[in-house]
Amino acid sequence: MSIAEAVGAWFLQNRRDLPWRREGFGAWGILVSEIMLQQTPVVRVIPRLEQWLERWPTPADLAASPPGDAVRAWERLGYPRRALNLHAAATVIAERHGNVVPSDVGDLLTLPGIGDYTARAVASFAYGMRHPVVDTNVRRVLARAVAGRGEAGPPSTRRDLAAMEAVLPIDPAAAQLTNAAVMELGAVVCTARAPRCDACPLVDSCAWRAAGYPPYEGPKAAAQKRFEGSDRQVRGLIMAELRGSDIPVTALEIEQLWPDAAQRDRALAGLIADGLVVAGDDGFELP
DNA sequence: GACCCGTGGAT
DNA sequence: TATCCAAGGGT
Repeated sequence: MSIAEAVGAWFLQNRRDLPWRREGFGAWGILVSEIMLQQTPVVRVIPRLEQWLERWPTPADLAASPPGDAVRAWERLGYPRRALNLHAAATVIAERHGNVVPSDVGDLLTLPGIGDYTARAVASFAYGMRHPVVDTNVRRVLARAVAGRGEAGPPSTRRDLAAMEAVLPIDPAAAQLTNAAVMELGAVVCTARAPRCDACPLVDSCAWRAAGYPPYEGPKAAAQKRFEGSDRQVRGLIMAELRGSDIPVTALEIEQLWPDAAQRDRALAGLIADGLVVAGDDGFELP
């Protein structure tokens, strides 16, 4: 049995009941979910997604609101530029695509905040187009089951897409199922820390297992920088202050948020440059 | 390719 | 407590 067949059969029996997998969940909802899921766990996305789609059922609805409303509704999902990008993407979809999320990967890739993963995820999951979908879960599953390595190592779009393509069935519907199934396997069984090989449909064919689980030795991804004391933390504090205020936040109020003036000014300038903060006569506010 | 960008739970 | 990790993308 092929990897696609084994993982697909497992998926049909074990998949989680997630909102974006519901029958009739539209392309817009899938696009919003994919943006929210970028580097953000499923459990934190679900409630925010449902509120978002209730308020903005189509791209044009979102485009009709100020971008700051999107940033505010994003709340604490993190990486608020995703909210800004999603608003910008919705505007393009409303104005140039007839308020319909594109199904073409090339079109999707031109939208802000949509990269190699998200473009193919939308094309595959929302429209059934046959494309390899590669996220961190897929990379890990293929590294182990196929390449026999414990970790995927640094990403390479070309190599990663080719690796998944080699596993993908020809039939588009089967390919869509395989994409979802391999992702799901990586998310709940072939996990980064403690893989549950006893529950894995690939246990008998896994190259990493067959090799005796050799430790990973290749190049390691750069370690994530410390968050405490970082510019990220300062940006987060400023954004939280702006989200929580209906009126412009004064320079004095921002000064109270962080003692280091140089770092504070750098963070604020960065937020303004990113379009997440607008400087006005009365202070600083969301766009 | 390296680095930056939030937030919070698990280990 | 410190580090890891989470359906990535932009520069």
